[in-house]
Amino acid sequence: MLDKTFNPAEVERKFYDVWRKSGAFRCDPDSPAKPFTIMMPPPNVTGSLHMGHALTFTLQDVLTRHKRMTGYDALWQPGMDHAGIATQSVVERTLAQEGSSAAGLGRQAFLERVWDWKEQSGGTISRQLTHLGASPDWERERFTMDAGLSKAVRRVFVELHRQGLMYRDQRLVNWDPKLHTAISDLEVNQVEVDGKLWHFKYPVEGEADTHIMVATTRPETMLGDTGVAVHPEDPRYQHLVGKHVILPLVGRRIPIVADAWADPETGSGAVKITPAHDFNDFEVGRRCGLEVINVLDRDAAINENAPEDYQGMDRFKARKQIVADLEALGLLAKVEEHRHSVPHGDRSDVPIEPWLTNQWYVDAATLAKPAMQAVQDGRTRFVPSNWENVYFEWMRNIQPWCVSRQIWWGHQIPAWYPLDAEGEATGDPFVAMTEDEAKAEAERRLGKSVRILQAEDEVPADNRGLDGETVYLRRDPDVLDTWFSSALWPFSTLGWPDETPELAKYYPTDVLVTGFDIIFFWVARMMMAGLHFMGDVPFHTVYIHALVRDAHGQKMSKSKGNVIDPLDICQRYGADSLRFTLIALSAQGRDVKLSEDRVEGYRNFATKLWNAARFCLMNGVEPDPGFDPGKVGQTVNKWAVAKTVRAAHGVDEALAAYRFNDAASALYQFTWHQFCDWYVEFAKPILQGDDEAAKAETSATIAWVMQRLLHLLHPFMPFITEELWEQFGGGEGSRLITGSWPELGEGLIDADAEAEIDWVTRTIGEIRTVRGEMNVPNKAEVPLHLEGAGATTKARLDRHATLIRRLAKLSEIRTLDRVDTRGAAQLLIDEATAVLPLAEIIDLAQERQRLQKELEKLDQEIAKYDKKLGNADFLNKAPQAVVEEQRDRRADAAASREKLANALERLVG
RNA sequence: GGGCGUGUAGCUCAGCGGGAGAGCGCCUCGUUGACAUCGAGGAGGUCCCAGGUUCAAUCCCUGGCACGCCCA
Repeated sequence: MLDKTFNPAEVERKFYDVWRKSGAFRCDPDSPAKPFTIMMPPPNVTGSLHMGHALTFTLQDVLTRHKRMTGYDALWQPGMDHAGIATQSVVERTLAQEGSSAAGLGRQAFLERVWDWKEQSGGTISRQLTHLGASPDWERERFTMDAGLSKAVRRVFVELHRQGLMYRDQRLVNWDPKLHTAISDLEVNQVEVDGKLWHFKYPVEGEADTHIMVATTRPETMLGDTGVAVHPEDPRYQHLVGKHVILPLVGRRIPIVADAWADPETGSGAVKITPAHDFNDFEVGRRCGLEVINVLDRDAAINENAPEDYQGMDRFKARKQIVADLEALGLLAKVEEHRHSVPHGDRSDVPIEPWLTNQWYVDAATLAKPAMQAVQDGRTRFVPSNWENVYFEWMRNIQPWCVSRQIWWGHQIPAWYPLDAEGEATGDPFVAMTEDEAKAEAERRLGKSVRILQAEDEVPADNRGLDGETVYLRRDPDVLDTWFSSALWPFSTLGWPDETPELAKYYPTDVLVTGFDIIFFWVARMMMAGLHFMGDVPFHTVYIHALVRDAHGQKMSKSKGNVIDPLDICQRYGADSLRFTLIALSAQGRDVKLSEDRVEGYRNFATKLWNAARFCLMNGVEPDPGFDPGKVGQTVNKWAVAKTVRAAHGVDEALAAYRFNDAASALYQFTWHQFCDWYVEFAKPILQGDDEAAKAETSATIAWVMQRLLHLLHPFMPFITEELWEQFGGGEGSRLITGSWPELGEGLIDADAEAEIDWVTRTIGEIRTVRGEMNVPNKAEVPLHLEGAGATTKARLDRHATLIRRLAKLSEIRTLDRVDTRGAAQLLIDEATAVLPLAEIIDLAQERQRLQKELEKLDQEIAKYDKKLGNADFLNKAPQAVVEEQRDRRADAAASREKLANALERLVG
């Protein structure tokens, strides 16, 4: 026998092992079944599970389990991403505590340390995912740094390079002065800060006392100014264009140029130009032929290109010093408080600097074209569809993608540079899959003997650069952006570039489930890579789910202290409760506002289900192998079958449209408010009665309904359903996870039976309402007398008298020609007037008031219908069915009104 | 500045061209052989505002107000 409440912890442990060991999570490339594939967005190897993961993985698991039960060969491909910068930082922090450093260790030793760390501490999320009941094919788990995936990365790099889509370029990049690497635009956050706007006077050359005023939020960059720009049509400055200013503190003579970038409306209308340290200025500088002078080093301290006094000074210290020095020279015109946004590295959280470097770039604009086309053509579809705009917007404005990173952890760029006579990398690199191939290629092209130097190798004494007898090559020390390997995930995990059966069967995949914040980072890049290398989209649907927020809509963050930990919730309420909560709150286009109250509510739902099953077992309900839901005779059983079919269809439709909340609510509603509230109550008298045939049929029907229900609920609440399935005769051999999704035909719906039992529930409900409003004690059984009942009502009453008496707490039900209404509570059951003769119980005045209130309501309704039906336009233009409906309703209301008026009159006799 | 989205019960949110809904909270009553993690009943709404389209608008359109997010 079941305990009184469900104990999740034990069941969760038990079945996760059972499932995994039974191979239920496995896909089967050899099976003839149609594939259904979801690529799990690989979480960071450094991360731990948060509520956002819980949501996205729950939804993926629902889809996977559902399709698996529907007969598909389901592959949910799990894995992790190596998170270059994040992982390197983690290990560097450990090293720092040991008094060591990456540089001190050297590249090889450092990488060994990272791998050690990964083996011991990495991949937390994968382990935590099991607590949620996630059912990916763990045996196929992949890591972006695996040998196979690394091969795919090199192959893509080499191919893109060969095709001219991967190239080296010198541009400004977002430089992170803390992590010492370039980062992509997407890894930069604009942070609003309270800063200052400093206005400086730059003296014009050869014109004593003439100054031109410029403003900046970053005074230290003035050391690298190489021009001052004014708008070509700004009358104030026409005469100065072509002249020069003498840059204070530096003494450099820099031109005043005309460029539309200068906005006459802003400040003085003149703007200082620092091409080496500002993206806009870089463009101005290029247009106007200005010099590019880099004044910052990799730490964003002032370098040797600036006057000696400032060299080595940190950027913020230099800022203060320069302001002070200019003020001393009388060149500081004014200082304004200024709120503006400053780009920060999203990993380091320090202000980034635009910095001039050589990096590898992908020609994203070229790759974006087919990727946009595919969405335009509907070969890939976003759900909800409005996210397509976000995708298009970004794709249209796409910039060259800087893919090189100045760190060690990641896929080292497969490019080998010849060394010049000084031992520095020079000229065009040889790009190849392997060192040997690079060497062979270099020998072929240079016609000389070639030797590859490792990172640590000294430059040999006989190195003469390209002129020497032997040319030495050294590999590019940089690694690729982590997203570069993630972009290949939908095919690299399936074995590409090898032509594997998996690749043939599972690509293109079906659905990608992810958050909107990842559309640029990842979805767009997978689209580009998939189309370019596989010739097809990586998935036909992208389901974009919401962000999880706290109960008040605040983003969860550690600093706010409003984080809800999914594992903690699982422990306290069970994984099924958390899953069901997240699903029930996953309405399209709205964020998930999670609170513990909601989880508690759905925990109660699980308990309710548990107790319904408990009832079944206590009453000897057992599945009947020969049971045919189309052949039941009892009306309540027909009703239960019909409602089950409707629930199943509701879930099917909702899932097909990715309306997870609708699926959840269909199941919740059916389980609680139909199965538990009514069907179980209807079944009780039968099961406890002595009509053996009815008993057997009802028992079999309940079992059938319960079993369908467990199937339908399984993708949403896998643990409790699997446990109940076992308790309920599922048997050791067959697990729900591999069970068959209910496919129930419309033919099983008996509309007459449905209407009849719906009438019973409505009747009981109305009697209960009157009892409640009249304060009839719950226990008191009272008689019900009916007058004016038609044949149908009489027949229904007759057939279901036992049920109605039992559930409405009636001592008897009698149909009479004329009932005594004095001092009785009265209600309408369709055409009949029913009375509860409660003279000694009820308060006459209260009953009169109640009836009067009902009357008023009906009067209002009738007036509303009359207004409509009195409108000729409505009668002429509205569909006939609508007019009829209004007429019917008006007639019903009027009939009810008459009976109630009559009842009111007869109340006192 | 551009774009997307949201304003419906105390709270969190479904819904929708023709009868205002759920969960939680609140109030009343209840120890019946599944279940107090429960049962029965109830109160509670200018569907943000103003126009327009329509026979009919909470729903469609326009404008406004408020809020949220993304991009610059």
